[in-house]
Amino acid sequence: MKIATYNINGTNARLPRLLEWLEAFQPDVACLQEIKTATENFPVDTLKAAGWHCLVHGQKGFNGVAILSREPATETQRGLPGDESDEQSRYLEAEVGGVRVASIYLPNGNPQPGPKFDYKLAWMARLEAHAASLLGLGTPVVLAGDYNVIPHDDDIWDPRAMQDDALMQPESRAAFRTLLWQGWTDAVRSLHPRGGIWTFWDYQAGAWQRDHGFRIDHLLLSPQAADRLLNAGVDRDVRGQEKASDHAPTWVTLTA
DNA sequence: ATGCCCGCTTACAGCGGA
Repeated sequence: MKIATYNINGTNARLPRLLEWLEAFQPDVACLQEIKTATENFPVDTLKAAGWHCLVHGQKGFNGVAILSREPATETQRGLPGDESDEQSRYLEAEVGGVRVASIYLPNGNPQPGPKFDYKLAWMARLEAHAASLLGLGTPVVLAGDYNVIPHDDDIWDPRAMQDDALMQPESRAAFRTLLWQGWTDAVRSLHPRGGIWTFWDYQAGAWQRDHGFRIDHLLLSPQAADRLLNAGVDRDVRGQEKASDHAPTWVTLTA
């Protein structure tokens, strides 16, 4: 079973690339972020014609997450619990093929310090609470998405380049570690423990050509999912295509 | 120190992204 996460940075701009990638890499489940479209405008008919079931939690212009799957999925959570006043579409969760899968778009948090960074940390605290409840299921769970956290200094080409950025502040990293300490496995890290794996390359300053990237797209596995972990990686070449997203698809394979 | 590039919007400039 292949589960992928892909921040597509806009559905309208990325649909051809998305369809090509789905056809070429054939994930069983694809968690999408930054669909940047209202739920009713997501191209479910086009994707259905290509053989994909869609669950969509959209938002006009910004944010928005979706879960595509070859087999039908049952939605289990729409929006991250813990703050009824939060109107940003950043969390969607479903049961598919016996695995609980979440599509997460964690707030960026820049500039820091400031209200956006406060929102990021508050959002991470809510995610910790919900993640703890998911661990209580005692079943395979995959929390897949754009976490907007660079966990270690070897998850970026040069830590000095982003040292003041919200993505690698001590508070952001501590909140990510708190998740791991609950019992989650960072799948890519567990198979590439020396770092040096990137999932994002900025559009600016020739970052792709210079391989100036970092790792912010993660798949966290519950113990019952980690027991089934076969492989994990990044579809890097997708980033080098014309009209690419600034993120590359990141994935795990689990035993059937 | 800032912006670079990109996608979005009752758009043609400004915001958000990372």
